[in-house]
Amino acid sequence: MALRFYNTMTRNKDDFQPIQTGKVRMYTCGPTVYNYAHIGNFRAYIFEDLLRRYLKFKGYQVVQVMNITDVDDKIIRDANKTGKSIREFTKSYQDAFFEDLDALGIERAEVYPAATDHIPEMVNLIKSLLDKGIAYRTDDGSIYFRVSDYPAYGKLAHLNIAEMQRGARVQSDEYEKEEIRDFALWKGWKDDDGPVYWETEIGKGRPGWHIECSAMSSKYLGKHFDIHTGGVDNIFPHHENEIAQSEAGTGEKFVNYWLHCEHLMVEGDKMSKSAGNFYRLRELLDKEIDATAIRYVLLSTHYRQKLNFTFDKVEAAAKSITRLRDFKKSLIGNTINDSQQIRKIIDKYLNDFEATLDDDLNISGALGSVFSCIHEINTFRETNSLTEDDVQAIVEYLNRIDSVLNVLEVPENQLSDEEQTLIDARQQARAERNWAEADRIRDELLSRGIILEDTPQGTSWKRKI
RNA sequence: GGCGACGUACCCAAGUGGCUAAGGGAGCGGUCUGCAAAAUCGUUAUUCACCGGUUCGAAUCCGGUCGUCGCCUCCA
Repeated sequence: MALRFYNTMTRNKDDFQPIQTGKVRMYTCGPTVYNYAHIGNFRAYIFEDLLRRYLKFKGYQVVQVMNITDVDDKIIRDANKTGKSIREFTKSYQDAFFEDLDALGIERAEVYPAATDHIPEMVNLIKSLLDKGIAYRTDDGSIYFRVSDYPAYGKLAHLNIAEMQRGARVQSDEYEKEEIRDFALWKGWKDDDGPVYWETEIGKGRPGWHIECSAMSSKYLGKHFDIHTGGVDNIFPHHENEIAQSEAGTGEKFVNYWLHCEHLMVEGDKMSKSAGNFYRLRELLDKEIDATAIRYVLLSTHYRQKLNFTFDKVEAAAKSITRLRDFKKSLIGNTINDSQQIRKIIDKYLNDFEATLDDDLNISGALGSVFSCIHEINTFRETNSLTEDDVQAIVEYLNRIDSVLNVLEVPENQLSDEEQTLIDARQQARAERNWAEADRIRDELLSRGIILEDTPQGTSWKRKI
């Protein structure tokens, strides 16, 4: 089966065909670095990580660009409040963002362009829109995109903009524009902006929000590229406006496939910074919640489904991960002969894994096939022993699926001297058949998050996640 | 007001016209174990919000009802 994605533009699952054979160029909307990101934001980045990893699994070379928005209204407001320059102000949040990506096992994109490093590119694009007469200036030095000059406006969001309620929300009117639906390409400097401005050929001011994505995507991916992603709330107006700017500016088609990720909910409501009902990743990590378990929760529900975040799910995820890891750990081969049966099982389930993910990244189905595979191997093991070749084949299979899932690797950790001493003492107690003492030590270690497992090969330990 | 999504077991969640309705968590029963834990095996929905229709056949298509949520404004 061919790889296909649900394309917001066509509202259909379209077969995926890259522009250039074997290579995928994608742009993923990134963070606005004015605060720490919450796990709703990370749901989108995890979805993009899945997309990226799966494209690589399929053998594509991937070039991913993720923007860092380091100038916007909120950044200016908050930076000016603290008296810092916006660069100083955003630096720590940007660093935190990358730390969080690492914690969640999100693979790095090829390029993370910052908006403030690309003012000339944006100015050039705005100039060309002015030259074409699609953009206009207002008295306050701002520049707007004239939506009425771009008839295709609304094709992504499927909104009939002309029919939209006018004046339902009359803007605070800091800027004047011809029509309410026109949007800012460039915002002329005003007092509130303080030290934040650029002196450019198109005047003194700063870029509008949407223009950075148009300018930076074309710089790093070309005017026409394969995939553009973001959260569903970006469909309108952000992506609609990007299309308008880019296609009006270049006269070429902008993007082939638009993929949008649904929201994360908390107790049934959308989680967002403005609603105040959000969890920051680092708050959860500070509570000793395992990062991989959070990754699993965010990953394991299909990206176009709303996902209600609960701690029950985190717990269930931790157990699922433990089961996968324990299975891998339990693989021991006894003889060297190859058994065709294991190869057959693996081939079947690896095919399933790929076929389900091919269908618009059906991760739940793919995970289902992984667990079914494990189950079938375990059943086989009940009455047969695995050979070394079997074990090698299974490990290869697990590594292959984990190149997409990235949950199997156990973080490096070691026992403290004290913990090791306790384990030794328990061994001693067991040898003396002092079960009461052995059980007491086992309970004590458990309360420290260490689980002991007594097996015929001896006692092993692992950290609870 | 306009546009759209969703409602599957105790919880989560696949499946979108036809084999016994995936899989995970939880519960229960067995194996293992000094006992546990972990692991593992088995088991848990005649039924897919409700009502009607199309069809030889529907969780899956169509119409309606109820409920939940999102977008139309900064947002992943």
